[in-house]
Amino acid sequence: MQAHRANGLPVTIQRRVVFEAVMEREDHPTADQIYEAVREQAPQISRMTVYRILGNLVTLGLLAKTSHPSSVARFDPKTRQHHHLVCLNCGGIIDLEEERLNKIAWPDVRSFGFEIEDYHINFRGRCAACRQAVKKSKKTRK
Amino acid sequence: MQAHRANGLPVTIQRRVVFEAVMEREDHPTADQIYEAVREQAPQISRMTVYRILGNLVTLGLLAKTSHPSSVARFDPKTRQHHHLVCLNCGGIIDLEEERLNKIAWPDVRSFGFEIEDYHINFRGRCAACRQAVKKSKKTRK
DNA sequence: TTGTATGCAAAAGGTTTGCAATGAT
DNA sequence: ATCATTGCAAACCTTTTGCATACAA
Repeated sequence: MQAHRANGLPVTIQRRVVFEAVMEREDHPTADQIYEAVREQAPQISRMTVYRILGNLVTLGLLAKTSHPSSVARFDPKTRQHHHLVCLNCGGIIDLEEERLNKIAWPDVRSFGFEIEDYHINFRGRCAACRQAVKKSKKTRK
Repeated sequence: MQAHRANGLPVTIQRRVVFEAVMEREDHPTADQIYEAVREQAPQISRMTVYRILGNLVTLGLLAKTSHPSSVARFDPKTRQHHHLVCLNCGGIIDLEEERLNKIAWPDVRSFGFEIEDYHINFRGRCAACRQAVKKSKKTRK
């Protein structure tokens, strides 16, 4: 909220509620999931407002859109550098913080004229739940 | 096309054309961009067919959906491990192949029950064109 | 009081689905 | 001849936009 005041933006109930809802979550929710979560505290809130506020928070740099092969936007309140475990089966995202992974030497991309700001690593594979499901279905199939 | 035959799937004109169009591109096109490109060779093709064929190719493992913060699916015909430069301004993606980046030791994720298959790194920053544009607008502003 | 945020409605992508007709094997 | 694929239309889901009203400063 300080961030809003710092930018001269009014602090509304909706902004407060959306902000708190998204910041406390670690499961990289979609805009719609935030909407559903927030309706408990602010039943009159509209879906559009949630989309707009999330967009604002991204612009202010308090929130990041995660890269994900699916076509729905997912939001991540963690601003410091970290990495992701992405499940190829269910699409779930798990945060991964490991100092060693933050220390990779940047490649030389001068030939592209590209200027690197930061990076993150996506490790792809199968999460615990999906591995269980596969095991079970194999058993049943026999 | 061998992949289609190997899976017992008919080889249609549409499949051939879409397959060839997407495989020869390095710019990570969207489904719609493929549709436009393909219409030159097969004007009667429908957009839905292109979507369906691209989906099939992903399922067959011949094509990958790239992770991207925007909400449109982009396709990448490169199957071997590689990494990406993602422009934060225009959303453009540049392929990056550097052996060193393929040799990062996988983190220990046994505590999550997660099984890693592979990984890729997204370097985020500004591409050459967007850096030029920023420079120019700064000049003009003064 | 002033100006921005909100809510509503409606539209705009991008993508998926159901079904009859077409086409590959 | 058989069965999957295609094309069409329409639906669907997520997200964006325009404008009058409500609200924070």
